[in-house]
Amino acid sequence: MSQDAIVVLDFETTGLSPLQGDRAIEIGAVKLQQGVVVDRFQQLMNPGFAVSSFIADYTGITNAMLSDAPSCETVMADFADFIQGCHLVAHNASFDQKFLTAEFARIDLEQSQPFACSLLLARRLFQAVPNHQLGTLVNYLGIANDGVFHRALNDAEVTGALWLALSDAVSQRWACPAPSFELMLKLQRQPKHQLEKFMRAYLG
DNA sequence: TGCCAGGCCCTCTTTAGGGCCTT
Repeated sequence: MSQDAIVVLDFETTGLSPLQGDRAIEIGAVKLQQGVVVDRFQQLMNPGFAVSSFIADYTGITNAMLSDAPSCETVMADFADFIQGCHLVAHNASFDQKFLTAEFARIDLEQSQPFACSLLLARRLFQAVPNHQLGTLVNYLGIANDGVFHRALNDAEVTGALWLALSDAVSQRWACPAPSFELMLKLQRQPKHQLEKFMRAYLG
């Protein structure tokens, strides 16, 4: 896979913190190549314990659905192959990155790819939106969806579309070609009030 | 016993507090 491929991913999990014992229960991802979805990955995985009623309600993923799912270790090994050589994107990437790092560590793998965050970019580029939850941004931007949120592949699909909208927003606002992944990484780290200054310097 | 995430970002800030976002 060429180095400019981007995997947009989303985890469903048993809770908020792998350090508190939470595990992944589903991974969904789309692979983008030059702005087009060229591959997809979706898999439930059995965390080895029952999920809470809150998580079952929140995600729609029940213990019955997980009972015959493969283990996290098996799924994450396959997912490591899927993302090899790709840049990574997620909405609130710090959340997905900590679960990816934790699940990989259990099978002696390291997560080393650059990881961009559509939440941080949206806060900088779409400041008029009431909030920057994924669902709000999807509705605000008119991104096609089937109304199902909190399932991994669905969220990854719309986050992929959000990523392309963010890229288009940069191109239109600064009348420049489609930004590289590296430029998006730099933009997400700029203080809001320095975006214009940063881009003027970047574009020369 | 009681506690229980953590990074980002704003502001009535920086010797801090609290909202936002993810499950």
